[in-house]
Amino acid sequence: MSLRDRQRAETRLLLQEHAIRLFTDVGYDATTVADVAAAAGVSAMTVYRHFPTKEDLVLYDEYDPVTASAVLGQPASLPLSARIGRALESTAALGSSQEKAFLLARLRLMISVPALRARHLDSQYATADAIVAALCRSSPSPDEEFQVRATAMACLGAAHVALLRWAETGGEADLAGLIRQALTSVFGD
Amino acid sequence: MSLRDRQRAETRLLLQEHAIRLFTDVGYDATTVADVAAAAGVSAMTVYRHFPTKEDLVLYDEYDPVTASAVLGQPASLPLSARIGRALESTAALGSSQEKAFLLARLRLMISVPALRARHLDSQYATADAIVAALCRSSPSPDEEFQVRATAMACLGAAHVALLRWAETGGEADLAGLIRQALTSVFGD
DNA sequence: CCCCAGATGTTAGTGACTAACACTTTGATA
DNA sequence: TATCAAAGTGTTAGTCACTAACATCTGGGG
Repeated sequence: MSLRDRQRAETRLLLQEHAIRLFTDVGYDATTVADVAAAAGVSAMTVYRHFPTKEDLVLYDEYDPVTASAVLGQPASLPLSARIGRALESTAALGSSQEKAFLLARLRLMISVPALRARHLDSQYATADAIVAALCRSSPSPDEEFQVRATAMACLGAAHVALLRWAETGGEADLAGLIRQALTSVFGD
Repeated sequence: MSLRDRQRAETRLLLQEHAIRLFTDVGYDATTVADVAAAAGVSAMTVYRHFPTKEDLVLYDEYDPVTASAVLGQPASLPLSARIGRALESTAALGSSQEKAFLLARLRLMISVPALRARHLDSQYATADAIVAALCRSSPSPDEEFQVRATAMACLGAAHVALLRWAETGGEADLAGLIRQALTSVFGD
């Protein structure tokens, strides 16, 4: 990793941190992209060079591909919903408490700001795509694809409710446990 | 219903029809709100007085409250997922072929335009709220609310996949049947 | 050491959306 | 029927997210 790459990653994280802080303290709509840029000591244009839209300052993370590979890691003997559900649980293992606080702040914004909530839900759609691609690689039957996608979206919908609940508890609850609980509510077992 | 109300509804429908036509033919991003206003013979400001945002020109409909009441109409003896699922099926009964074509055009936009897709998914969130409110009115246990919401979001996620599939078939397939099929994929039975 | 590519800043522009004001039409009431 | 408040509409001016084009500087490979 070159110096340039490191500087780029640094700037991006700096921008994201200032953005979350300002959005949380001042309000999302009340904070302009220029404000975020000024706080980070760069020009507004630089923000757009790192994040395609203002919303992505909150939404950007790297979890999506992880989920798809976690699905493939589950034993194929399990029913489809269990394979996807357990993969989602396993993805919920969190890192340091600092990471947790940052994720929680972002999540609160995603819940309270309509535009962010919408885009966050849409990212489920991308995740479902990844799961379908992972599971249907060998057998491209449109009918099976339909079933896998329906199951994936159902699991993701339930998991999303668990995420909301986790945010409500201020990050105190066990996220993986909540996901399991939500999935159990839906599927029984 | 007064003359004023009728005129207001007329103008709103006129705006929506011109918007869908222009968005479909010219493209969503390539069509400005001013273009829609001009096509309908009103000023841009009038558009915003009828629709809060450009996106709502596509998204607006009246189906949401219907779903919630349909859930209440299902026999309480059924498991939760079946009650919600059958209610969604029953809501899918469509009217005239003209209505169907209009819905199909709107749906195609909601699928292809990212911002619309996101907001459409977010409307599921509102529907889930309505279902939770309808089913948890008497017993405000947060735990039961959690379960109902998780189940509702799972059913809605699956139904959404059915809606996408229906659009793919150009509206030829039986929508209620597709929803049933999606729900069966998820829940078995 | 040099030169190119990538990162940044500046400027000017488009378009969604809001606020404020003036004008007209509608519908209920005196 | 005359009147007046309320609601709908147009106009203007403004903010802000986002884009394109151009100039500048800096890091890294030759």
